[in-house]
Amino acid sequence: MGNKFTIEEDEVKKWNLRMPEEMLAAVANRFKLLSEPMRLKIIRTLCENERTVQEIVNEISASQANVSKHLALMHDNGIVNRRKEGLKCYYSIADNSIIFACYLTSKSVVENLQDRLSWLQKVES
Amino acid sequence: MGNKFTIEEDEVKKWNLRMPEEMLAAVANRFKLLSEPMRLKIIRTLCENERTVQEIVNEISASQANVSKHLALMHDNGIVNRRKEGLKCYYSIADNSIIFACYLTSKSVVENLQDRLSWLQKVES
DNA sequence: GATTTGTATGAATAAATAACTATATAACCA
DNA sequence: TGGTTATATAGTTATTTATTCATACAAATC
Repeated sequence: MGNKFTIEEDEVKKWNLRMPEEMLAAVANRFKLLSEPMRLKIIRTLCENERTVQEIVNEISASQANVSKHLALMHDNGIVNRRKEGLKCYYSIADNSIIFACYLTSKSVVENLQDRLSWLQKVES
Repeated sequence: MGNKFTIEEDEVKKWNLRMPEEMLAAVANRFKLLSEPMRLKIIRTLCENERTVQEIVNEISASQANVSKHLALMHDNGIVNRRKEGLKCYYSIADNSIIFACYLTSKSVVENLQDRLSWLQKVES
């Protein structure tokens, strides 16, 4: 961590478009990895620090097999790192931009929910 | 558009955690919406400007029914706006943070791919 | 070598959903 | 009214995948 991200409009517009088809699929795939609550839970624990599989299992109360599979998937796709030490296996976030994307999206979703809520309240009163 | 986004570490760490369960599901759901190449294609066209359904259909060469369903889904989830004008229906991006998230993620994915590629080239040579 | 501990993996099941075809709705026009 | 155009929606199918249970593997300890 330790960075500060600044996103400028110009850069965003450059993304904007004309990314080849395969790239789009890769981006979609990255989003898919972030689209499971269980995986977000895991990522959340890893944000704080690296963790062993068991530590994660304990923290989020899921089955070991399930956590292990999610971690394997995320590792295969380069969003977590793996470090073995004896029997234990430590996982960590591979890329800060993942956390930034989560933050950005969370914020947007929360704001969206708040808007809808206040709209509802207006309508009801 | 017109903004510049700066993400600071402190804020990110605040996200980091202790978001209630339902929120996590909402965030996951937002990511799920972004996890289909077809929807990213649609979003890409909308980045430039608002578009009618037909315009999108023509631009990305998909069926009208399919595009319409994706748009309906995105509208229901508040990531695109809808504006009716006679027969035509104009859609647009509802929230800039969506574009920022796409940009951030694309960049990260591309860099990841580049890393893997250069690693492969090193190994092969 | 045998056992224990931490992690990974295979098979099976259930649920979600993208895309298609066909049809419906709804606004405009003759 | 009837026809045309733009968009939406059912119903269906095929695919994907999260989860569970059981088991395998691998490293440490006895």
